[in-house]
Amino acid sequence: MKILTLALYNDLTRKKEKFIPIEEGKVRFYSCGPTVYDYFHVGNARPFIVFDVLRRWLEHEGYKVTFVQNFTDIDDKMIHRAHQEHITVAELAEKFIAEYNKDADALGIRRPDVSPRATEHIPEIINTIERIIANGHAYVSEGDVYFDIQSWPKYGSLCKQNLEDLEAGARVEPGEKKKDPLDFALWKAEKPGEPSWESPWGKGRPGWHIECSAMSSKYLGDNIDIHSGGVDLMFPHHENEAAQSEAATNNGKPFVNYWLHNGFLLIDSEKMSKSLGNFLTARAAIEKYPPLALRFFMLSAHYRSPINFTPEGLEQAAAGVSRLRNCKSDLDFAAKTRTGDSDFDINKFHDELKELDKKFSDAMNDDFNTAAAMGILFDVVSLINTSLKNHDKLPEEFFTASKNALNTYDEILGVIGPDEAECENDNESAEIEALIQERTQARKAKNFARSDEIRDTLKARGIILEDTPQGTKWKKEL
RNA sequence: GGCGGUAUAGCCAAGUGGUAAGGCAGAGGACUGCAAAUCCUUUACCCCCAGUUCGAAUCUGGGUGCCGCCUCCA
Repeated sequence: MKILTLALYNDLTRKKEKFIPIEEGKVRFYSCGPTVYDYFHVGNARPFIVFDVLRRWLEHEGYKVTFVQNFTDIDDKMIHRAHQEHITVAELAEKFIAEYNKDADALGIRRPDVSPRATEHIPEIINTIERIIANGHAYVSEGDVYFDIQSWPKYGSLCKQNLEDLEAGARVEPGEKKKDPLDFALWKAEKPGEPSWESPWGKGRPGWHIECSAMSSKYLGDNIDIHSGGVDLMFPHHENEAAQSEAATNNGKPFVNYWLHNGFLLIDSEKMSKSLGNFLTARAAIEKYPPLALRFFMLSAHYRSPINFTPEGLEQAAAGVSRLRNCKSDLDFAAKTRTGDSDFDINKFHDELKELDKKFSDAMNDDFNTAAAMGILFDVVSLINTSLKNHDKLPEEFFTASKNALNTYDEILGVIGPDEAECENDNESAEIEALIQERTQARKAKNFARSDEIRDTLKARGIILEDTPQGTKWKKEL
């Protein structure tokens, strides 16, 4: 099937739809970020990685993307944790925002264009709530402000539940403060010992959902193209967000045109979550597995499918990354030693690359099918490897085109990474090269004991030697 | 109970009506001093039962298994 333009599965319509941005050539993209009360876990890492790749793909396709991802730095969990740690909520937030950035950077997740924090947008939040009240969709109750879901006929349209079913499932105590058990807090009255801000309804703090409405509107406008997050955010978070945002503008326009939700990351075939206690922090995962393998793993299944986090899965991913990296390093080595006149059919090669590139684009444009796209990447690798195998000398154009192709795909997927052997200016490289020289001499002298010793010594340091007809090349273990 | 997802080789996984991408692992071969990498060859009754169709992994109906949401949660 040929898809010329991007199609995305929209959870609002539950259909794959052609992507048409609000403003030609631009994408307004809001992604739900972490609540910064702890390290994030590998389940959280999935949307961060996956939607980062979507962002990169959109940019690759020529869109000017404004990518906003919030930090939730005030809510019940923040308050509890700060109490436990005997620090302020602000200190807790500061710490885990820094930790988030550390882990996200390690995972190759690009920083958002804007990373707004809830506590830095209290005026915007209050303003949004005021507009919702003014439009008749929220009410004040003893210092709290609640969204009045009965006043909002569309409520339930994202999660496709009718109100009766939702209410049947709602275990929330109706309480005297709420008119309807499904009504949710926009503003919570101050409780002793909790951070609070002045508001028209007295001191208090924002509810969970309202920050996204307020900040999204501030940085992206009232109507945005893409809003993403995990499936569990569909209800109630995104349902509530949509209701709030649309009730605030009350202009009949949708808050979000395309709702995207990633499937869960499972561990032992069960949902990974902090409440179940079966989670692995991204920090721990990074210490255990190469970040490239973690990315590869996340992208090896379609983003909407559940994915099962297992040691075998990660080992397989790491092996896949190695194959990609080997291709790159073989290419770099051959470029230095085997460039020259050749009967290689460069035109045919260009055509084949072009055809694969088309397939890659089709896969990415077909609801962002990274699993299929990675399959194509491996086809590219096979094409390069075969060419390398079948020709002693290859034209410079071959190397340029091959490297460009790999680099382009790596800029989008981020699963290959840099080639350490290419960084020749440091002392380590010089030392390795010297040992390789010594080993080459030993091999010439048929002193295989010494040559194997050198190879083993380096292997123990994570340096892999490979002998080729053009000499010995080295690479770092993943 | 309501809503939704999913079932493809030993493992992971794509596939959106024309008789199954890709990766990992395994086997055999080439190459190598030995390795490693790479290349070549090799591995699928697409959960079950009906149905629609000239033709279905793909559509319909019915089963069965697994998962998720409906409550803080990516």
